[in-house]
Amino acid sequence: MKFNDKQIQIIETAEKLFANKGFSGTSVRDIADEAAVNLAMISYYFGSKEKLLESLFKHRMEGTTLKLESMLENKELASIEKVNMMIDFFIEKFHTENLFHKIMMREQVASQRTATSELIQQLKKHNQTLVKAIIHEGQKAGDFVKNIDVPILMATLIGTVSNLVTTQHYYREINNLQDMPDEQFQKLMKKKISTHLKFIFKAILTHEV
Amino acid sequence: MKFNDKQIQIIETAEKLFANKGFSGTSVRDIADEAAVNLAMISYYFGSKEKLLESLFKHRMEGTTLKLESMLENKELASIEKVNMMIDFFIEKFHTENLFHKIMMREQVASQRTATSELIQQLKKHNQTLVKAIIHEGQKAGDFVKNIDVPILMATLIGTVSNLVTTQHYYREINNLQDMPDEQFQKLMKKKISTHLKFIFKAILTHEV
DNA sequence: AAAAATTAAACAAATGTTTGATTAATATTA
DNA sequence: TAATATTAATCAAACATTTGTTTAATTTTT
Repeated sequence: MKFNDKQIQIIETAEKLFANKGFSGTSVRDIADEAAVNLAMISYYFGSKEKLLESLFKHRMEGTTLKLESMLENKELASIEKVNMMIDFFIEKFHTENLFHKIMMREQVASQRTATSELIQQLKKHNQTLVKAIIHEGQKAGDFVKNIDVPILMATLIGTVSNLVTTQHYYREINNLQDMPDEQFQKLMKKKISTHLKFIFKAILTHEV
Repeated sequence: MKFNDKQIQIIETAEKLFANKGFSGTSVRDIADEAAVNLAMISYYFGSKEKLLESLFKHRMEGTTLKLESMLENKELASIEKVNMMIDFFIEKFHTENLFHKIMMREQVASQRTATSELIQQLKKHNQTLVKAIIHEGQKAGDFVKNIDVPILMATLIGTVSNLVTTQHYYREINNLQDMPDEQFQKLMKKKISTHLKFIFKAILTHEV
């Protein structure tokens, strides 16, 4: 899926608006205005608003899991190191693509089956498989305990990161960090979540703290 | 805030539709049809669609935190027991009010400040205060370690439960549990999440597993 | 008799999409 | 290269629906 500059401009404007106002809460005129393109260009390039969302998903999804996969193929790394890398991978991904993940979150809770919800399900399953593989590897090596419920563990990973990323403004306010520059805040946030989740995973996987 | 039967009927129909299709994705005609009331009754009773959402929030929010508060005032309980009760309280709440929490989730990630987002912020702050109190109590008693980031810990609690509750269907499919009766599945789910989170909290709060 | 509830119809504004004409870019031919 | 033909991009306007809300009349309840 290759898009030209104008298409990407439209996609990324749509991403911003969908994330903050929801899919139905955003009109194609909103997108056209904000992206400074003619209204008809959206139908011209994407066919419909619905298909624009699909294009956004395809644009954001390509190549991401590949990165994780190749990272985890490294035979040199201990299981717990792979787990820690995976944690940081998701933290980084959610931070850099936080707008996209707000949209995914919304689509995920929607009941109706659409083309995009199929894509999400696919992605979730793939992630699940990868993580399961790492953990089984660690169990075979005797590094991790038995009886680990991977989906629930994933829920803690994704849920924690997702909750913090989508409600950063609450975190800022509660901790009186409104004045901190955004870059510094992001860095602080990532470090804190990383330490927190690595501690949790170690405790659950090895029963050591 | 006391609503009559018809108002509650409208509110709960709206809840179902807002949860599954989003606020903007639901028309007042959808609600009127599904609730089997005349279209005009919604404006008549609530003033507007926006205010109907506010009414839903007021309807669902009243009395919930009170229950938690009174639960935690019990002087007989050890700190870790209070923490465990709190965990189960949130699990139970998210399960019984899962439609409402889908809506809260959506509203929470929206950027625009509305009357409802104010209510959410208020609720979050209040929960934060309660949990902070329990943890400080445990720290004073020497049961819990120092240096606990309460907002991040809360993110793990809320994030994990929220993620699992809003994506139950994924969990079912991944574990091939589609045929299990819903009641049984809910019970299993609650037990699993409860054990999981209590383990995590104990590890973080006491550094023991 | 007064107040509250209910209704079908109407309202203007906003919605996603299409049209048909015009301009710009690219390819083809002489 | 210059002229021409073809395709792609851009645009304002129009289209038919859907939207949230109001009206004014009628029925039901108090």
